[in-house]
Amino acid sequence: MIGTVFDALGDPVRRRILELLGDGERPAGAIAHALHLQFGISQPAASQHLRVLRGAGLVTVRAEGTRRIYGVDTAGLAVIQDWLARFADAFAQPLDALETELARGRRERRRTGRADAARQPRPADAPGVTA
Amino acid sequence: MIGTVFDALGDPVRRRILELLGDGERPAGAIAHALHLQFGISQPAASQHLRVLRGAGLVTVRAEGTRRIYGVDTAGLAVIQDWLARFADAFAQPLDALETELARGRRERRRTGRADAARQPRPADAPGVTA
DNA sequence: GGTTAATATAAGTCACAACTTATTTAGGAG
DNA sequence: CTCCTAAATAAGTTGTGACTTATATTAACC
Repeated sequence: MIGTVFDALGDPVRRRILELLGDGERPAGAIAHALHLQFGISQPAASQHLRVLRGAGLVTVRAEGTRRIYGVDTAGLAVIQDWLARFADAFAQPLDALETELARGRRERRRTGRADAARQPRPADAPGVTA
Repeated sequence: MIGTVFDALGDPVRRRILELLGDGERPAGAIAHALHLQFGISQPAASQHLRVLRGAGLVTVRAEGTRRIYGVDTAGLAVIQDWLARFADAFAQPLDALETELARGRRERRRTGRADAARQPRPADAPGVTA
């Protein structure tokens, strides 16, 4: 799960999509158009990126007629925040405890559902590991 | 810069390295050994991962005799924190303003140096974009 | 000096992910 | 029903990044 999220954010196009959605919901077409202008990629490419973001729980979709309206899903973002919290003390800051507490509260509040996701191509993978 | 950071964290092995370093500094050899056990990869592979993490400002290195002691560099982590702050209001949480403020303070306090970094393989790339 | 140990770099291989074009699915309008 | 538009899926190509083995660097020790 955490792997899926970071994997999704590893791509600049997908980060750009999230930034666009950060300004408000948008139909897939508008996203595809913006990406075509900025990266020169096609509609299917945009659609595939959106699929990855969906699988990572980083965007929400809502059908509206033939349009698919996308928005930011904080569930995925919270996963990152939680992961960063591991290093809270490395930040060596007085208020870190509070920051960690924020992440904890968020974790409880998080949505549930969602299927989809991930293959894990790499060979071995001992227990108790992030991935 | 942000691209380099997310790119680095996109790999489970590199995330695992950071988690290891989160428990305290370690020489490259110890890291390579742990990765060999958990992922079955070689010493050069580990070294290459460390190079990527260095380029992203996610780890610090210090020579000690023939050993290279690695540690977490909060500079890289702060980049993520800052990026997440874009979506602070999406979290729709009362304390978000505070959380954002934490990121801001951290930004000021950040170390300077470091060269290295990134190619940008994708074709077009309009101005004002994350990557 | 030579030898061993710790790490980094070089060079080459291969799987995969990010694209492409073509097609399918599905909803609204005439 | 047919036609158009919006979006997703299918199938195929290709660049690149994560590996490999082999070698170079650098420091310590004898």
